[in-house]
Amino acid sequence: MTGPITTGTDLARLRELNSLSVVRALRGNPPSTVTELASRTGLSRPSVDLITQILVSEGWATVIEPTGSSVVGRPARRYQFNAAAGYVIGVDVGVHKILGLVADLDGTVVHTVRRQVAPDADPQVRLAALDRAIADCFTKTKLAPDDLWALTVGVTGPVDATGRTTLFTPLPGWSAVDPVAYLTARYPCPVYVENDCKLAAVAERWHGVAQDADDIVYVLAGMRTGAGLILDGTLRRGYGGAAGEIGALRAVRWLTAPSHLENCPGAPETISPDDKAAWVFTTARAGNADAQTAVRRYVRDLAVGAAALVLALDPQVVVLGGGFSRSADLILEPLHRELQRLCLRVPEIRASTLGDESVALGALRLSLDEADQRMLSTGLSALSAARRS
Amino acid sequence: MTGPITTGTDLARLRELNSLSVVRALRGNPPSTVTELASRTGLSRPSVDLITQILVSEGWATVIEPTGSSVVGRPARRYQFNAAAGYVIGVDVGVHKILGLVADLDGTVVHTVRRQVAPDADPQVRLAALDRAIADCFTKTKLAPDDLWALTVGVTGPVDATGRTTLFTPLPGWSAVDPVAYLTARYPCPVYVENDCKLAAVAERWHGVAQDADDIVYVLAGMRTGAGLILDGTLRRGYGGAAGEIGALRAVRWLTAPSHLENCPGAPETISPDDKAAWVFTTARAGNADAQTAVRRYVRDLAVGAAALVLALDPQVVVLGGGFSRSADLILEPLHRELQRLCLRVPEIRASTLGDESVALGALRLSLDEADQRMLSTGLSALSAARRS
DNA sequence: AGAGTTTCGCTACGGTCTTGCTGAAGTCTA
DNA sequence: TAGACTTCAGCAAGACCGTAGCGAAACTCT
Repeated sequence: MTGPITTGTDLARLRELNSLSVVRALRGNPPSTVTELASRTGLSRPSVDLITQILVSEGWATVIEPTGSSVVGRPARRYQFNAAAGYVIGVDVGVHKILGLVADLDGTVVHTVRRQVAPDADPQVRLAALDRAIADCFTKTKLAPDDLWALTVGVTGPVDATGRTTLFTPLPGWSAVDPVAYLTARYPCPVYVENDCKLAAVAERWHGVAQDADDIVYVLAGMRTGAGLILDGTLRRGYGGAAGEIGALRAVRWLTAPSHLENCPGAPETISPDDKAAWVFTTARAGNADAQTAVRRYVRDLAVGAAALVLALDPQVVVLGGGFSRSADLILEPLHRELQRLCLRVPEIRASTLGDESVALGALRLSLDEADQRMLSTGLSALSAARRS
Repeated sequence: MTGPITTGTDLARLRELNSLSVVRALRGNPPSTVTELASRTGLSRPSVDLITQILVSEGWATVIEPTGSSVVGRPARRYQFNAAAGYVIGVDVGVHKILGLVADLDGTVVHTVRRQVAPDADPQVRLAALDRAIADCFTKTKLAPDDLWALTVGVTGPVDATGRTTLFTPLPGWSAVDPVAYLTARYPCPVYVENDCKLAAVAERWHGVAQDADDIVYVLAGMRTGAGLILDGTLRRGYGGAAGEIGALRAVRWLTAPSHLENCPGAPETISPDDKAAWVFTTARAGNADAQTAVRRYVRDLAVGAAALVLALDPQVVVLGGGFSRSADLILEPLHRELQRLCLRVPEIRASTLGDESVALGALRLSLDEADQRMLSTGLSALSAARRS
């Protein structure tokens, strides 16, 4: 109650806020004239003019001198956000694969790395593969170490505040490693480690099927089952980073739900357990009764946990993601029926369309958020630098 | 992406922000000198001086001229937030009672009304009783209608955005009434209706046992069982206002959990069902095996829903409220054991100490939040008024 | 080539915050 | 009791920011 109040706003901070406002008006838009920016930000033209000049001199924006344009009147100089001022990386460290994405500050992906990893690989082997994937990102895009502004890695299992997965993880031996420490020693930028379901949820809100929603329950349906929560537009981690782990409750049959698919009678013994689910779905689609029963039982078990999350949070949208979301045509409708039976108010249910890149995309988004933070703080230095000149 | 950006900050808004900052530095603190306010807000003394003068001229603050002080140096004039500039009301409309609280803008309760209502009362009777309770608040405190800045009412059952409880409520006939429309027609101030568990959760964070926590699961344990969620310091309503209604899931035995206490063998038939729980708790405390079994079974059922919420949200604290929280000595320890069995990470569990005023207190807090909003918007008019003089 | 239109660059003006200084009102000490 | 010391109140100057408005420049259309 008696603590200091940080809202002490002076003129420098006002300038900072307005600079940020201009940057936001630049980003994600085509090259803009000063007048356009002024109307978008609500600021006056001279203010925007001054700010853009500072932004250009600091390397945040580039000028596009007018070419022969088609409109009447003097053609306006156009400014563009300099997305190449920095780059970010998002990596998905899965059981079978490592997928890395490099993007510029606009979020445009400029490089993709995909590597296979043995499911039973040692943590050291997996870390080394991760390291090589990141190194590949650097060499292929000709990045200097200082060009990387943030690095986010997605792993399976609840991640605590320090980036470790001490409670539980299906990655063998991973609970003993400290990936944040490993990576911060190698790369001179902020490093984050986050749970894969949470990242996939972030991706769905960024570029997926839930861009319009602020309250989202993301359900990862695959050989593992998990959940990620977005409430009020921001990712919920929970006090210990274990939010969404409803599957740990025995009454919720998420741990054993995929076994209905794996143990479906009639499946050929020759195919691997991982491919068995795909076989069940295609066979069920063809009309096989055993396969349809297996799917029904799977959805019934999946729905219990989903219903618990829906009742607890009352989201706007439930997003079905993970490997099984490719068979959403078989899952969505019975899942909706089950939720109608179990819940008070049934939210919209949508199937993910991001495929297996969702976790890496979410990691990218988190890295971009970190980059935004950095832009905000260095925007202040840009101000004071301009003041001296 | 191309929408207008609202962060266009000009000098008037800066002044507004700083005025608000000074108001916040005044509120909840003892009468303060200008120097103290300057250090608290981070602004300079002349700025604070100017703003306080405006605040005093607008009636937001009062001056305390220095009396003979004990410190060295010239004694400072002190400013105090004028909490009597407005009042707010919070009401708990329960099954058995209606409890109303009146408070000034500092949140200091100046009047309390308590009325009994028959559990089976018609909605019209209940509304009329609510109306009389509010009228009593006005007459006893000699308030003018314009002195009331906000009115919040807590009811049982999930409340939608319009303040109605169409999904479900134990108040007979209440799902058909529109309390917001009823009250806005009578009182010239914003009116809010909110779920009782959510309000109780807010109260625990405001004046209760969870003041230090930002992520709270509040469990109402009484003849009814419910939950309220606070995440990141703000109340979670859910997209349709039905967040926390985990009790609707049949696998969670919250609906039937209290029956273990009601149907405890050995209880005298003469006492009412409502008092039976109290009898069971006292008897269990005395060592009766049947009563202890009933309590154990009750806690086991209570824990399933609590575990679902804990696993879903990973809160910092679980607060046990409701009528049964008076018997927390019997509940807390077995509840902790059960959660340890069911959850990945067990949060702290604390028992509420607010008694049966928690819902009304939470309603008061929501009214105060609305009052803060109004202060922010009228603070702008105070600025422009001062500019003209 | 001239008129019309739109943008750019520049200057003046009003508002806000900070810094620095002077006088005022107390307390402490000799 | 008088002087020194401390702290507060008020004023003035300076710096900074955003807004308003004007003339000049550049391009298109007739």
